[in-house]
Amino acid sequence: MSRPAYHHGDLPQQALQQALDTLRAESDTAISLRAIAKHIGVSAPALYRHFADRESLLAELAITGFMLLRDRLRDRLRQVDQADSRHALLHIGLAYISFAEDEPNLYRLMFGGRILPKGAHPRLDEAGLEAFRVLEDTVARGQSVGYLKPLPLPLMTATAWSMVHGLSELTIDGHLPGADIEPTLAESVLTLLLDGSRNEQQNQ
Amino acid sequence: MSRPAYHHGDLPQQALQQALDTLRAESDTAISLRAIAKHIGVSAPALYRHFADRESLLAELAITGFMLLRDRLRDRLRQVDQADSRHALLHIGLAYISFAEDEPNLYRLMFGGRILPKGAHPRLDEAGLEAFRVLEDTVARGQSVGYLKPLPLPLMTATAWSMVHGLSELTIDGHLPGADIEPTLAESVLTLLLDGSRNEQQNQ
DNA sequence: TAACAAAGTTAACGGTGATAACATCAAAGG
DNA sequence: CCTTTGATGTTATCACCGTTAACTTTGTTA
Repeated sequence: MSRPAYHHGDLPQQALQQALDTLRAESDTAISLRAIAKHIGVSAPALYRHFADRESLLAELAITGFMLLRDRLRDRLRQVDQADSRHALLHIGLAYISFAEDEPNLYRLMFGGRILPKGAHPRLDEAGLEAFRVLEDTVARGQSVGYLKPLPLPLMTATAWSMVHGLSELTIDGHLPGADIEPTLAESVLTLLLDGSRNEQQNQ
Repeated sequence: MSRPAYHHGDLPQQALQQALDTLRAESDTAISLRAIAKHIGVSAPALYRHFADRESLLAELAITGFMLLRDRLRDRLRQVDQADSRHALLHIGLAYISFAEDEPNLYRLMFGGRILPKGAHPRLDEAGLEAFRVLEDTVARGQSVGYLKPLPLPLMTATAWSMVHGLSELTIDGHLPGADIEPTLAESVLTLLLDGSRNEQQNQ
């Protein structure tokens, strides 16, 4: 009753879901259009009706990744006392890193340079920006409250982002031995950065 | 005179060089054993006498990448006043980032999680450690001189590495717009981190 | 000089992304 | 109501890929 031979109806969605599953279980290089097609019971060229090529499918996957990340950050902020900038910044950083830890392959797809040059997939760029803005807003709030140094916002945000991104990638690639640091490496590193970014004239 | 049909003699070296060339010109996914073999005038299976598989060749490439990075960091330290910890730390960071900018594809191969799990290629792990130690030593010196906070060395090093790694990757992937920041984004970000890591009890 | 190990060869397998040419179906218009 | 048409599938095929098996050539060593 729900399986018309042609006009499958749900092909793009199912294809993306299947791609996401194999991305999680294996890696992005393990994603094959033929395997996806076979798995959802369709011929391989059918996918080309919905995705220009393999990379476009990966880009679509990365887009959902950025939306998940954005939601993860927003959710965490909602659970946290917004008035306490230090707390908010620490927790958005921890939420960011936990996303990367939960979805290492997806995270690498989003950032690892696997998808061709910035600008090739406008919707992807927009999705990335949306996630970025959550971080930027939190930094801006920290500045307006007087907790963070009044340096240029792009500089402060780039610093914060570089830190959480670097920590995330080194962690998921296993380059950082030290889970033996108290309380957690991520928390300690973020604390160190936060203390250095504090505005000492006007303390919170 | 120098081309015996068999026993080419220099095959592994030339193969790696050719792979490095295409890595620089294209990307790691563009590296094909068949293309390499054809380019150096040999049959494809000949490569398997010298590399277990494609990934082993990529691992070899990453090893040379880590050696280049290590040398780049050491060279920069040699040009800098070692007594001035702040200067040394700033410059090792800048050297690190400039390496990533000069060799974006090689850098991504070294870190992007393209080579399977940590531990699969012992010589690669060792090469990575050697580069890491240059950074670690510089941080340790900064602490022993009293310039950096006396926090656990692994924590301080992880912080520094996360920062330069994050900044490098976001830069080469074009995620950071701001080359419009003075003097350079990298220098500003590193300065911010360094100021936060300074030991305020005992100033230099 | 015979034997052996190292380093190359060709042939072939299964898998990949992609395109062209053809088939089917759903929906819209006369 | 039937036809037309465009979207969405299909099969056949191409050129490439990594990898293995079986064989050949070469340099070295006994």
